[in-house]
Amino acid sequence: MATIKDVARRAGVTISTVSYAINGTRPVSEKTRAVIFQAMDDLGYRPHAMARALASKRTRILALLFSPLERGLGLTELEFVTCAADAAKERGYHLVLWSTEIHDEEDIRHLSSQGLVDGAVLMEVQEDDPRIGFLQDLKLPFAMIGRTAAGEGLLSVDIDFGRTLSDAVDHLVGLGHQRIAFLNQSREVYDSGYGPAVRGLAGFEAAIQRAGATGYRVFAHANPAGGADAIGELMNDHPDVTAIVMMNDRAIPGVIQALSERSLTVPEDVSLLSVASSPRVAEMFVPALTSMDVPSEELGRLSVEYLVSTLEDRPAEGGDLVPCTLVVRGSTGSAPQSL
Amino acid sequence: MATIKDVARRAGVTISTVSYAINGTRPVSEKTRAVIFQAMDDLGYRPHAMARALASKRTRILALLFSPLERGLGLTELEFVTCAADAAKERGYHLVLWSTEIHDEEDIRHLSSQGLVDGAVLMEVQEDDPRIGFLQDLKLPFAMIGRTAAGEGLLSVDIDFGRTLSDAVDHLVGLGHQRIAFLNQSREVYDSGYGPAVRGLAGFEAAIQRAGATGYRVFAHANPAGGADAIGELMNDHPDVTAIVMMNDRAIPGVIQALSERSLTVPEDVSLLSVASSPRVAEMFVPALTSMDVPSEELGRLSVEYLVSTLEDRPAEGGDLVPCTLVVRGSTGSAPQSL
DNA sequence: CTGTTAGCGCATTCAG
DNA sequence: CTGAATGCGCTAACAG
Repeated sequence: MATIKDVARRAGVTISTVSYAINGTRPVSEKTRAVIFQAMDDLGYRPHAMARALASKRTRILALLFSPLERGLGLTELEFVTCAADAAKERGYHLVLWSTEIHDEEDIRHLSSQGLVDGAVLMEVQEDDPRIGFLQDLKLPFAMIGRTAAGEGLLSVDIDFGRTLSDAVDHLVGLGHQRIAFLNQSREVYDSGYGPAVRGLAGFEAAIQRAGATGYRVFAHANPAGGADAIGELMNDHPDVTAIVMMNDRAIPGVIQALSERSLTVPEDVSLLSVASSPRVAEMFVPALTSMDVPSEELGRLSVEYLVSTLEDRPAEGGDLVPCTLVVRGSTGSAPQSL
Repeated sequence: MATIKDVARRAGVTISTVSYAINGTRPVSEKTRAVIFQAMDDLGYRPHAMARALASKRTRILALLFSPLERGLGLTELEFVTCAADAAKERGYHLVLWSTEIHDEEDIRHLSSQGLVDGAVLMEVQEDDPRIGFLQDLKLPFAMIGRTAAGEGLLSVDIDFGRTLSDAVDHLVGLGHQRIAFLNQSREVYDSGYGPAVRGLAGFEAAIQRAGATGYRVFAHANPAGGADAIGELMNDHPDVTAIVMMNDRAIPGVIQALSERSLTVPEDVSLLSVASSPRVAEMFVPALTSMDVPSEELGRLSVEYLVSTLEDRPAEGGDLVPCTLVVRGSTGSAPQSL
C-alpha cells in the first residue's frame, strides 16, 4: 500500500504539502495540487485511516448503540441500521455496531475509552435511558433515534406522533368513519410511560376531538392472543365501531382472526389502519393493510447527519419530528351505512 | 484519558514493560506485573485502539458486507448482524457496516484500502458473487454466510438444506402425511441457480424418496398473489395433497388465503410447514406456523469466529453446515383420513 | 504558497 | 527479566 511519502516523492513535494492538498487545510497552488493528485492516482493511494485518526484525533468512526435486552429489533430497526450506515458512508464516516446492555455503564465506558469512535447514535431510546447519562459523563457526542422523557437540548429525531395520528384519523374520517378505536400497546407498557404508546394515544385523542368524531381506546399485549382479546373487549363495549387504528404490530394477526370469527370483513365492515409499522408487515396480510409507514430511512439518516454536523462544528438543532406517511392498501374503505 | 506512559510512570517501569505485560508478548515477573495492573486499574487505563492498530498493523476491526441491491434484508439478516456483532465483541473485535453494491469493485477497493479492517464477513452471498474475486485480489481475509456455486476452500457457514428438508419431511411423514408439496421460490429465481432454492428442492426430493412418500413441487413469486396462484395450481393438479412445505416467506399470506377460500382449514385439512423462516414471521399467522427456524444466531456467530480464528493464525476449516431447527406450532397436524 | 519538524499512543526491535 | 530507542502514516504547528 502506497503511503503519503510515496506520493510526496513522486510529486516532488513534501508530505505536508500532500497532506494539505488532501485535507484542504491550507491553500495549495493549482499546479502542485494537480501534480499531487496525479501522483495519488498513479499510485492508487488512499490515506491510511488509522494513521490519520491517530494524528488528527478524529477517527471518523461512529458507534451505533443498540441493546440486546430489547431484542425486539424488527424490520424498522433494520432500516435504521442500513440507512445510518449509508448516511455515514456518504459523509465519509464508518459505523461500528455496539451492542450493550442498556444499563451496563462499565461496558459502554469500556468501549468508549478505547477512543475508537467520535460519537454515537442511540437506537431504541427509552423514556429514562441510562445510557444518556453515561455518554454525557464520557463526553461522547451522541444523537438519538427516539426521545427520552425529559431530554431537551439533546440531538434527536423521532416520529411525529401528533401529525401521524392526525393524518390517520383524517384518512378514516374522510372515508366516513365516525366511531374509531385506537388499539395501543399493553396497559403495562403504557403505564410505564413508553413514549410511543403515550404520545400515540395523545395524538389520537387530539385528532379525534379535532375531527369531531368518537374515539375508543383499547390496550393489547404484543401477540396475537392480545389482539384477539382486545377485539373481544372492544366489540363487546362498542359494537358500533367501524374503524380501528392499530399501533401494535404483533397483535394484528389476532385482531384479524377475531374479526373474522365475528363474521366482520375488512374493509367492508371494519377498516383497519396500522400505524408505525413497516411495509413488509403490512403486506403480510390479506388484504394488505393500509398503514402509516415509519420513516425509518429518514430517521436513520437524520440521526447520523445531525451527529456528523455537530462533530464538524456545524451544530445541528436536533429534536426534529418526522411524521409517518400514509400508504393506502386494502384494509381501509368507506364506512358502512349505519343501521 | 490515561496513556500507557502514565501507567508506566505510576508503576515505576517503562512503557515497553507495560506493553509486554498487557499483550503477554514477553514474560514479565509476577511482581511487576501486579504493580502494572494495579496502576492500570487506578487510572482506568484502556489501550488506545488507534495507536495500537497503527503500531501493530492489526486493527481488530471486521467489516460486515451487505448489499443494498438485495434490500430484501429481513429479520434473519438482522439476526446475523446483531449476533455477528456480539461474537466480534466477545473476541475483542469491532464490527463496521459496509453497504456496497455487489458488483462495485471500486467501492470495495476504496473501503478496504483505507486499512481500516483486518477482514470481512459477507452476507447475502450469491451463487456467483463478484465480491469474492475483489476480496481475493485485495488479499483481505473473509468469511461468508451462504455459499457460492464453486466456492470450495473458502471460509463459509450455511444452512444444511439436506438435513433441514429431511427433518421437515420426516416430521410430516411422522404425522401420517404421504402426499407432500414443496412450495419453492419463483421458477426464475430457481433457474438462475439461487442456492437455497436449488439446494432446498434437492433436499426435499431426496427426503421424499427416502421416506417413500409422494412429492409435488410448485414455484411461487415472492408475494401473496404468487402464493395464491401456486395453491390454485397445486390444488388443481393434485387435490389429494395433505401437507405443504413452504420456503417462500412472502408468499405465505396468499397460501393461507387461497386455502381458506377453498374451505380447507389448517391443520385439519392441510398441514403447513415453513422452512428457513424466522420465528417472528411464523408467529404472524393464526394458527402460528410450525417451522424450521434458521439458525441465524449460529450462522452469524460462526462466521465471525472462523474469520477471527484465521486472522489469529488458527486456521479454521470452514464450509460448515448448520441445519434449521424444527419448532412445532399450530399449523401441522395428523394427516386427514383418506377418503 | 511550501518545507521542516514534532508528536499522536503504542509495539517492537535492540541492548543490557 | 527490563529499559531505551525507532517508527507505524499522518496532521498540524512552526518556519520560512
